[in-house]
Parts: sequence; C-alpha cells; structure tokens
Amino acid sequence: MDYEHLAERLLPGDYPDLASFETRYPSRDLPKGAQVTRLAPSPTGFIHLGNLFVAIANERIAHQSGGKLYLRIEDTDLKRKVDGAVEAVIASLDYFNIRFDEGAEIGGDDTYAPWYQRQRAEIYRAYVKDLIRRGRAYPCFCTEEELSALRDEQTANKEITGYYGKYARCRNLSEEEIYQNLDAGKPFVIRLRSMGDSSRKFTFHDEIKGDVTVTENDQDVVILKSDGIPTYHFAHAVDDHLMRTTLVIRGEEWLASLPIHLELFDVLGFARPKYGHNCSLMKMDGESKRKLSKRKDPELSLSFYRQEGYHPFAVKVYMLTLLNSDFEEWHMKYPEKPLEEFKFRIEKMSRSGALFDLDKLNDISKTELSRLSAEEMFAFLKDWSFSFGSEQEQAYFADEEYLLKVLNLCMGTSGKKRRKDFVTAKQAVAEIGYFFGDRVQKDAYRVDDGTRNAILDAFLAKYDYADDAQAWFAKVKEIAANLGYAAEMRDYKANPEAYKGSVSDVAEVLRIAVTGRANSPDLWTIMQILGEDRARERLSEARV
RNA sequence: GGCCUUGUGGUCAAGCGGUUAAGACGGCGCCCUCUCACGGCGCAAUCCCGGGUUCGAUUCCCGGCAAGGUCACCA
Repeated sequence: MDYEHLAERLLPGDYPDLASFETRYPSRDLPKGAQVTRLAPSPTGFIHLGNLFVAIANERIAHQSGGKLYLRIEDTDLKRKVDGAVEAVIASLDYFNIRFDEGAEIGGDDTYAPWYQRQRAEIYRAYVKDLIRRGRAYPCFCTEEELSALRDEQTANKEITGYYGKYARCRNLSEEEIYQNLDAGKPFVIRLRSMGDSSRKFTFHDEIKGDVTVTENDQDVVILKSDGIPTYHFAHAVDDHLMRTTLVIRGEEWLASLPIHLELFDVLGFARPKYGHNCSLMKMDGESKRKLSKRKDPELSLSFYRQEGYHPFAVKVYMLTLLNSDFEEWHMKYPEKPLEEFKFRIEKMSRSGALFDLDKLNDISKTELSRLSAEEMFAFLKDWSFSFGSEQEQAYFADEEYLLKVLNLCMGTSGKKRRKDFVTAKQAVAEIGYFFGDRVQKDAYRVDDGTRNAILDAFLAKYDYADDAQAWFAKVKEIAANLGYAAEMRDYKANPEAYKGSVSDVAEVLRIAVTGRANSPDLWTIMQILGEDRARERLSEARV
C-alpha cells in the first residue's frame, strides 16, 4: 500500500512539517515543579458547579506551583456552540476569583494560540496526514446505519461494541477499494489504526485516584470527522502537547477513554501529561445518589447561586472543603488568611463522589457573611438587589446611614460575638424588610386581645425614646409585673404556676407589634433605629 | 451486560493491623437569655456482607453485594 499517495489523496496540499510545531510552540520556561493546567469547556454557555469544582482545583495547582492556567475552547462540535458562551465562562469564573493567565479572549501571552480548536484545524490535519503516511490511520467509509447495525449485532452477541478487530471493516480495505470509494465521492472519516490489545491490562498512576488498572485500547477510534475536524480525543492529545500542559485535571467521566488518549500520545510521539480524574458532584434523589443533572437540578447552575445571593467566597469555601478534606480545619483555624495560602494537595482530593449538601453550604454562608463588615455587607446586598431584588428592596439602599445601622444590629458588630442571621443576600434583604415599609405579620400573637391591648397601652404610656436599654427593659418588667407576669425569668421558672407567664410573653407582644415577628434582634435597638414616631405608630396600630 | 472506580454515622470525612473510631454539617436535649441569632455543654447515630491471613482486623487478601462512571463522526 502506498501510504504516501493515500495521505495526499485524503488530505491534499502542503502541511507544515511536524517539527516546525515543536519550535512554534516551544516548551515553557517555568520554574521546576510548575504545573501547566487548563480548562477546556465546550462553548455551550452552560457553566455549572462541576466546572467550578474542577476549575478551582486546576487554578490552585497551577498558581501555587508557579505555573499557568489557560482557557482553551473545545468547539469541535458546532451543534453545541452558543454565542457569548466564552465570555460567560470567563465572567462566571472571575466572579469566584479564578483568573486565567492566557487563553481564549484573555489576552496576555498568545504564544500557544489559537485557543479555539476550530481555528487549529490545519494543525490537527498535519498530524493526521502524518499518521496516514505512517500507516497508523486510515479512512473509513462506514455509514451511520452500518455502524449502528454493527453495534446492534455486537450487543445481541454480547460482545464489546465498537470498531475494532474483525469488526473494523475499513481497516483492511484494499487500495482498490479505498480509491473506488473515494472516486465515488463517499464521505469518510479517519480512524486510528490501533495496535492495542484489549486483553492486556496495565497500571496507570492517576494523580487523584492513585493506581488504576486500565485495559489497552483496541478501538480504531475516529480521529478526524467527515467535516475535517478532529474528535475530542485527538484534539486533546495534540493541544495538550503543543500547549505544553503538564497536568490534566478533569472529570472522571474521562477515565474510561484514558486508554485511547494514552495510545494517541504514544503514536504521536508526545510525552504524556499527568492526569487527575476527579469525582463528580452527586445529589440525593429519593433513595439513591446520582450525578447532579442540568435538567433536574437548578442548583447545578452557577447562576443559581448568584440569583439566590450566595456570596461567591462562601461557595468557594464550600467547594474547597469538598475538594481537600483538610481545608475545612485549616480555614477554621485561620479564618482571616486568604484562601490562596492554603496548601492545596491534589492527592487529598476525594476518590469518590461527594453529595452536594445545601445545609453545609448554608452554614458556611452564614459564617462567611458574619465576618463581613457592615459596609461590605451593604455593598454585597446592594449589588444583589440591583440585579435581582424588587424595586421596593432597592429603595432600602437610598439611606445608607440608616441601613448601616440596621446591618450593624443584625450582624451584631458591637457585641463580642457576631450574629449569624444572614445566609444569602436574598434572604437577608427579606429579613430586614420590617425596618422599612414591609410590615407583614409573620407571627401571630399568642395572647388574647384584651391582654394585647393592655400591654400595648401600658407600654405606650410609659415609653420614652430617651430611655437607655436598661431603663427601657425595666419598664417592660414593670408592666409584666402589673399584669400578673413574672418580671424575672428566674422566678417564673421556679414557680410557673404562680404567673400568667413571664416577661418574655410581654416582650413578645411588643416585638410582634413593632416587627411583625416573634423573633428579632434586640427590640430596644430596633425601636431606636426606627425612631420614636414610627415605633409609637406601630405600637398603637397593633391595638385591636 | 462488559470494563473501570468507590464503599466509615443522614451528609462531608479523619483513620493506613491494637483508637473510648477525630472533626464539621444536620437532628435532639440542656445552659446562657425578654425572643431570635451567637456562644457553651451534652446525646443519638457509622466501619456494606461473607470468608480468609493474623494473637488481633475498619485497616491486608479473596468472593459477593451495592453505588457511580463509561461503552458516538458529543465533549
């Protein structure tokens, strides 16, 4: 077989000499141990938690080793392309403080560009042509129908499906048959002529999973599709070699095709990068665990967290606690240290899939938000409200001084311990509604109307805005005592039968009258913030 | 179904042949307290199941079972 001639027929024209790629895309000059990692999304416009999960790992490894993180776009499948997707990826990750050093739409060093695979078509073809010349790749004319018939046959025979061994019909086509097909204008793909043997296994060291047993690839996989664009497998090998990736961290769904990639690297004469396959995030669905799904789980989408008003820092902290089991302890010990100081270790990454736990995220959110200053909280809430809040909520931000007072109260900034009332911006903004016009009656009074009025009237009569917290509370106690309630909790607990209730019941009436709810931060402060007029107004309006 | 991977409380997990089997979230209870939040204390709850190896297995080996991944001209 004249492979030289075949190669020219299949991919006519001059292609650069392969050696020229090695000089055009030289080895990177980086310190010893530096890792070059990448993110290689397809431009579907959908960036999800799993992407963020992998992105954080790649970013940490690259930057803490003095290496590089780049963005490559895998747009080999046109059907998946969505306009603006690349910008969306960059913006979404930037929101979580993940920055690329180079790559699509990043600017900076473009030595290794182009970053879009479609724009690299000539490069891939040059390598494919070389493979054909060497007899390591061949054209395949099988149609989709033939392929699916083959698959059905194999399934029926309980055999491994695919294009391999005796089933690789076009692998052994004679020269005449090939040229007849070509002359007839039949479309074709280029397949790898695999030299592997699926009965042979070998051990591969995965940076995350440790030693794994893999079977040699014996599939004659498609490397160049009929449109002249490579498949993922082939583009991966060429790009990660030429872009000088040292470590590929990707989802574990790729582990199964690792043998293909390894054979490709070998046949192309490329040094293999290191690989780390990480588990995917799972979710509880009824009784069983399953991978987070785009269709069923809104929380998979990164935009979900923005809409709900989760602080990006909190989400990142949660991701990190799932990513490295010792991170949580470190972060608790040094809450003020920047995340970048944590020594991220790829070998600490979990080998099995973690269940996404919203309770845990909420808890982390609460504590991260409680560490903000009132001013930072103001900015955070404002930012959220003007993107997702109602007009009414946006109006909260008109009087900055007033809102700051509210936030200081709700965050407990004056006390020794911070309050943790806020979980998300959405919830926080709703929470502080009673300081503004929003006076929904959230909780019901638990006393009868007569007592309610009696308490309200008594308080109104004694209320003095100038009272300090002590004097204020002394009056509440006095009212309690007058109405047959225990002024001291101690007394009430010691002898509950002797009273109608305790001061807490009296305070509750006032609290509901002022805030609409049975639970709130310090009532005296709330009334101070609201101002005398509004406080009195609410108290009298609460009479029945 | 084949192949690969993984199996420690409800969840995330430490653990690497001898431990009262850490810790965090959640649950429950108590304390603090005018309510809530914070904080403190405590409780319940775990080594998937069989066989081995060993003086001794959660830890090592084998076999089950279960879960997840994957078997495209998608990535």
